[in-house]
Amino acid sequence: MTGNEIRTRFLEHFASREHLVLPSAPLVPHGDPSTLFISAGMQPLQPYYLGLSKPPAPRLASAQKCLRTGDIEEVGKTDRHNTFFEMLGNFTPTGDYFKETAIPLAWELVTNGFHMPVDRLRVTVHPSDDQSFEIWTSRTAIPAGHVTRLGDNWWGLGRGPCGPDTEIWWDRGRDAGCGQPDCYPDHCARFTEFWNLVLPEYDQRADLSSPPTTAEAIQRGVQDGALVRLAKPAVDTGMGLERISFILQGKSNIFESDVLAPLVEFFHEHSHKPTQLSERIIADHIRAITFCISDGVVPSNEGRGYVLRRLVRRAALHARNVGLSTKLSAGAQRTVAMFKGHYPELADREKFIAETIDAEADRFAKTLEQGMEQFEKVASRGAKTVSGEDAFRLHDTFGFPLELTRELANERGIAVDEEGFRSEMTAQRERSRRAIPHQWTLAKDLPKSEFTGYRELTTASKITGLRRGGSPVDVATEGEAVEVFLERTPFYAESGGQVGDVGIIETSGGRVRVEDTQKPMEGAIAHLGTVITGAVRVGEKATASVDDKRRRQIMRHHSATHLLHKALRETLGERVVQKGSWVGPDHTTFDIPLNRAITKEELGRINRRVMEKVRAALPFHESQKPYKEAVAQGAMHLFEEKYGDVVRVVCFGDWTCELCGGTHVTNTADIGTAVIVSESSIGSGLRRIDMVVGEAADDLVQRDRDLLSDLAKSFNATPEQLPERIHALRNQLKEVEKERERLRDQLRAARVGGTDGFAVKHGRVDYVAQTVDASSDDELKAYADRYLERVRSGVVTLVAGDKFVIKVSNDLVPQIDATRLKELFGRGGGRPNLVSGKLTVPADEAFKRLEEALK
RNA sequence: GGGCCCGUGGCGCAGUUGGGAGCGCGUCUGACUGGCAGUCAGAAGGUCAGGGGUUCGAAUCCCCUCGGGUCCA
Repeated sequence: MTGNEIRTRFLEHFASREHLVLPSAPLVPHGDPSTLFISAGMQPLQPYYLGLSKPPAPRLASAQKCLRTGDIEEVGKTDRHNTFFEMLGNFTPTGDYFKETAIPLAWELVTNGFHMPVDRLRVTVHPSDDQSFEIWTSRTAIPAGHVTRLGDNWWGLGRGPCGPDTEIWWDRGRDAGCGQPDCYPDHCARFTEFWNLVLPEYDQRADLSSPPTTAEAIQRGVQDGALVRLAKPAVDTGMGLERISFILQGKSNIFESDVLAPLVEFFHEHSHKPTQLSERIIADHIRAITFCISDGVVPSNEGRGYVLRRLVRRAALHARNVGLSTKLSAGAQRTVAMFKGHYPELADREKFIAETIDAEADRFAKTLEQGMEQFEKVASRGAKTVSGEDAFRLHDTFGFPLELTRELANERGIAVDEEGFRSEMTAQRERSRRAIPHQWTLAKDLPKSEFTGYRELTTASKITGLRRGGSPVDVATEGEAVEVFLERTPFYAESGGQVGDVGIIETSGGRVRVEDTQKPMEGAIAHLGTVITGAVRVGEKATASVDDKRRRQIMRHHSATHLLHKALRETLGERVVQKGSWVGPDHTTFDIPLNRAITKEELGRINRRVMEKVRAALPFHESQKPYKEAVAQGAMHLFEEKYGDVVRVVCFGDWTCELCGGTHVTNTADIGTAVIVSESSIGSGLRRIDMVVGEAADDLVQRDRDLLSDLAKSFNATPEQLPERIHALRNQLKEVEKERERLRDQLRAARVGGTDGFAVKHGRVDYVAQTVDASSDDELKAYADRYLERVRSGVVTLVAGDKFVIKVSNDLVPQIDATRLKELFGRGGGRPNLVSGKLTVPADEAFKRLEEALK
């Protein structure tokens, strides 16, 4: 059975048993910056398990794209580690069935669907879970002797749904492991776990002292409040496609399964120095890279982009290792061909994926070149070891991998202090970790609000909750900072880049000035404000009014952002997808992936296109429809929405449709003026466009015009003449500077040359002690040069204001050190032939001292 | 989110405890040569990324901003 067949068989098995098959969510999780990538099949479904939103059906199944880089060092070395993998799973987030059904369902698929022989299967259950043990032994053909209790059988993601699990294992045969006849799962390499049936009964809210391996430990977690019982025990299973594939295909590791082997072979064929480990790593990484980019991640130096960059660079490094004769992107094209059947988004972006990989590989090549130079510097110091500090600096500052440092050092017979490297690395991790910002504490019991702000800006409502400093209160009084929760509210909470509303909440007894509106969790709207008069109480009637002038400006900017998005795609191509945006009352920013600057001409075209659509007075139209349908109809979407959701589609005329939860003008004509203010780089491969619209744009234009006309007036020119005039003035200034310098030079020569200026005195050596009129340090030195030309051999001391210069002719430097003579004059410094500084005694006094010294 | 490195003529770069801004390539002028290539002599070209501070004195030290590189989370 091929991997594709296994995936289909799995989904069909559950579809024919009343499960709704969900498409895979994108690798990039929705609205959760603390999680970089989906790392488990149930992760996109978490809100359903926690009761935050309603699942589209009670029984679900999916094949989910996942990425984990925690064990990246193990990839290729073991038979089962992967960065990118597909997780097959069936789910009952609301507890439609529990273990009594889940276990037989799984057994049926394994034995009938996959035809796995019963005597090669083993099962493990949690030590506390007698019930599962009972179901396995009574409802399936597995013998009781083949069911092991295992403390490890507990599953969770650190927060959220978790619970005991029960696993199905494959017996690779006695030869594969320790050889003992009574061997059992997790004892040695003989058994491979391939399907985990998790039975979430708890919501994890805090850290546990250790993973609960016994019934008692679970009990302790519940008492501590770290574990809170879910309303209904649920089911969440996960079977790695790569693992089940190699087992069913009779192979011994994932790299031999047909979901990876063609890639390994491809890289093997194109290697000059074939190395199995490197080929496997490249094959694994290229799959991860391909899926990442197709889900909208681009390489960068932070967050998700950084994970991707690291994958590309590791792959490139191993490609170098094996002497790969083809570009990495060729592997991406193979990946697309292998998986586009089930993941059509790969084919859509094939070209972009290849370009992105090649660009990053080029950048890396450049980094390596620079790193080599740095390494040469370190090596040329001649030490016998490269210190940990140096190795780390090469890695940290110049991105030069330790592997290469080691390799180059070996070639020269130098050692590398890897111990030292690691301790530097640990120190850096510590620094980063300490700096983690604290997040919203997960507060599940916040009151939910109905949002009325699409239609109205003032709403009659009721206060359903108040919080101060994170804890609930019944009343808030004048001067106190407070979070208000309302039954219904027109206040838009910050989301989708649109800033939160400000305004006033008024009750019969008090007023709250709302300074920001946030969404601490789905459905809850927190009005962050200050009580400005009286007091407000939970349960009171309240009138909530948004600052409408500000909100209208926000709406104009948000709608204009949609027009900009579409205009950008028309001008720069479809691959220009929104990477982020910020929408406020006075401007909006829009980020797109692009690895070059946008030209002035393009910006002009884009801006004109936006204005055309403003003048076309396109009407606003919104509709609610399932995600799949919306995307199929061509609505622009980000990578954040969840499949299976009902989404809001916002259109202007029939020109642009986009999934969006924000607030908008009813007609694009209301936007008024729209001005693209700037375009800039915000990281490699990312550009940011700033735009200002509506009143803010009118103000901006007015300000710019005033500035320009004032400027022109002060130059006695028209605005059109300004560039030329300024250019001419700069040249003129330069000319004048030069002329002035020349004249001063002549003046100095004349003064020094004239008899009145030249008064050489005779002591031990000839010397000059003069006060001159010099405007700068440099000029004083120039005077000294002139005098010394006349004296030829001697000492020149000059004073101008409180500054002095001492110059000694080169032939006298061995006898007379200017830096010593300095002491006679004041503070300063320089070199033996030239010193400058500031007088600390009157000039007469200084000259008298000099005379003494040179007598 | 927290660090580290870099920004100096058109291009590539050097600049040592803070002490008069340099090198190579390129450009321009002249000489040698039948012409080119070449060689020699000379010249032009700099807000040392921008702003603030410390100092008698800052490309150099400190702070902020901008741009690029890179590591960690």
